[in-house]
Amino acid sequence: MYANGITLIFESTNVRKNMSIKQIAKIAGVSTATVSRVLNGSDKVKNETIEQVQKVAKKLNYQRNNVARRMKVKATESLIFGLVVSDINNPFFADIARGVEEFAYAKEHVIFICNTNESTEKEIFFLNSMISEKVSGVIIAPTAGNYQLFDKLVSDRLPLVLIDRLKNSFPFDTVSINNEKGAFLAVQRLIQNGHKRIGIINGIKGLSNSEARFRGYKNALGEAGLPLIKELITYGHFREAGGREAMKKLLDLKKPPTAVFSANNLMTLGCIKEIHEQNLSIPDQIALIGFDDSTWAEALTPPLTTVKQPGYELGVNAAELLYKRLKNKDSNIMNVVLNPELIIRDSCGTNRKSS
Amino acid sequence: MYANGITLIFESTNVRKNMSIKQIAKIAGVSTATVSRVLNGSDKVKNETIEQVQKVAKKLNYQRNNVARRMKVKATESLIFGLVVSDINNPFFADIARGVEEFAYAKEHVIFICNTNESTEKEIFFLNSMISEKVSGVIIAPTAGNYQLFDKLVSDRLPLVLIDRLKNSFPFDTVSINNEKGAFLAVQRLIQNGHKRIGIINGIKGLSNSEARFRGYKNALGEAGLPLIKELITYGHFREAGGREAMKKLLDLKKPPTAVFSANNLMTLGCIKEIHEQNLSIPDQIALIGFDDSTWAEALTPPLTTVKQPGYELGVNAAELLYKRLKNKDSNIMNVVLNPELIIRDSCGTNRKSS
DNA sequence: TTTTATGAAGAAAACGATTACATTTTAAAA
DNA sequence: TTTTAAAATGTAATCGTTTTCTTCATAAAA
Repeated sequence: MYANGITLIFESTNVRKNMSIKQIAKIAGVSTATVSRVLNGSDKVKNETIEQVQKVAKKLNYQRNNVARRMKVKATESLIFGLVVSDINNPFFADIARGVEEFAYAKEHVIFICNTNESTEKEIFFLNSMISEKVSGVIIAPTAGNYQLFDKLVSDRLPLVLIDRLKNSFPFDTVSINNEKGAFLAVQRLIQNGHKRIGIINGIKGLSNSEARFRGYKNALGEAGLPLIKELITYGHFREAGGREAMKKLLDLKKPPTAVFSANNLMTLGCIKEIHEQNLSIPDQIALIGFDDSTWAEALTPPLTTVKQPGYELGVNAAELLYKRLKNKDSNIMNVVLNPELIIRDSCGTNRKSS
Repeated sequence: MYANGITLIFESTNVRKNMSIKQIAKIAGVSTATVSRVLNGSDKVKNETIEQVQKVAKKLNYQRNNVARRMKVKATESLIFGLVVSDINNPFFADIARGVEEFAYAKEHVIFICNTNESTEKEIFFLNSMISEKVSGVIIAPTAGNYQLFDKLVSDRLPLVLIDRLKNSFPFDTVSINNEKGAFLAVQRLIQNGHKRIGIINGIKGLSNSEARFRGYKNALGEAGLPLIKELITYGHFREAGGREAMKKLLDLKKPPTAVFSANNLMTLGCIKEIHEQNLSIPDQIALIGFDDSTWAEALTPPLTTVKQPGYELGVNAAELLYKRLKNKDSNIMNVVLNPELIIRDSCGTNRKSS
């Protein structure tokens, strides 16, 4: 009797091992089909039965096995979104993740986050894993290149939303920032503040966002009749160390720029460290505007002028787009473009009123 | 004929819909059991057969359906880790996530990241989802309280590794930082630099890390024979706004502190902004040491002295612990404690040599 | 009262893998 | 050559749901 008692307690709590719709059916005296109907709120079950089943389920602390569920249900109803970002340490992507998650949570979806660190190899592994896990769809900031993979994804009909970085030739929904405009605004501001030799530290060649930011830089110079000077165009691969190196290269020039536009927050940090190392003052000796606002931008001395990207909103929008796509497979492809905002602080020079 | 052609193309590319072990078996002229054996590299299959099956699998671009696999396989072999963090926007947790992911990737595991934003409600939802998805185990930085839930997890035998925040009464593996020591070092340093009125901005009451940091603060004061002054003890809930408010409260005191120890990076940022707002100079008018090093700490003026937590290592260790636990269910509980490091920069005063 | 909808519930077939057990083939030993 | 062991493969049950048919019961219509 004592032993029995113990066994009972053990079994009843060990939810992870057993506990299926079958147990509930047996105890409630109905079929598994009915239990399933009750639990999924489908029609045509007598109120009395509903109550009875729910009571048993609650008492047994039943929890649906989603793995089994996904075997039957269409992938579009798996209640899982995948999110593939390229650098989770970048606050911009952390914001995006928060946005996606917020939306997903509201819809009782769960998300799979993977971080490629710009590695195409990882990207392939993660996407394959997601397919293999039958996620409903994926939101992804793709690495550079990798076009065969995306070809395959198209033919596999995996619902996909591209974020931040676009791949024009593919029929995917997208949410991106108007990078060209953001860069334009930044460089235009530097020009307004009297700068004529303006350097750029760009991200990764071949990524749409880098290219758009470069166009914005070029256009702003062009509009002001300033020449595009080759030695002032550098790349920092979206990494802090890269930004620092690029800044060093620019400062080491015979005729260094008087202002620099840095194409993301990590590189900007590298810039600042190099500038401090060389004991130069911002903005007098070197003016600076960075892409991506960050919580710390305001705390710097001087506070950093930045192009603020709405990361959180981007995430929410992407999740919403994916959600809609799943509801309606054949609706038109949507390309959402969000506007960046120039947050003017002190790092770009003194002419703050003229805007 | 034309129509047939189109249909064929459509079907053959739609990998997402069909493509099972059965197709391979049929084409290769073997049973599904044999295919499974080949694909899982189990013994006792003729070389010839292996080659044949592999060839077919490759040609069909077969990809295992992990959902089906998880129905049969023990949860401990599901190749999925769950990771629940409390604030993905905090670089500390982003570092942890990177660490976990790196380890998991090396083992061909995939991770589910969820972000509770300190919400216990979300924590419950996410953990239930993970159980429902049959993850192998979960690495979690728990929110405050929520003890019933963890009771349930223990009896459900969900392999769990607690990180950053401990719950002493539960038999879980843990990886944490020696928070007490970190805080002690920071406050000790402030004392060495001549400070006698030292404020603390602590995190969330009831979390083990906050409490340990408080103990460190208290002990450092005690060791130096300094009194614990109630009005200098504030809380900022680990958020930037909270930190700023707390700092304001401290500065508004009749007799404000000459130095402040802030218990995480976001709150420190809030502090700095408030200090700037009030046009006070660091460290002369108010000295500051923050918990958590960040990439931007060095770029501030003056550079910020911080207690550096090895977030990445913490993540790697947690993943490794979980991995080992799955291999050996009954091995002894492990409690890994990592050491923080005081990174001395300029924000804590001038007495830099005496360490 | 009989017929006919319609509402409730059950039986059983999937979903796609893994695996215990059974069977066949092959090689070694007698 | 027969016996025996081991290797290779196949058969079929199983994991826990969902869902399509059926079937049964009840109420409305004839």
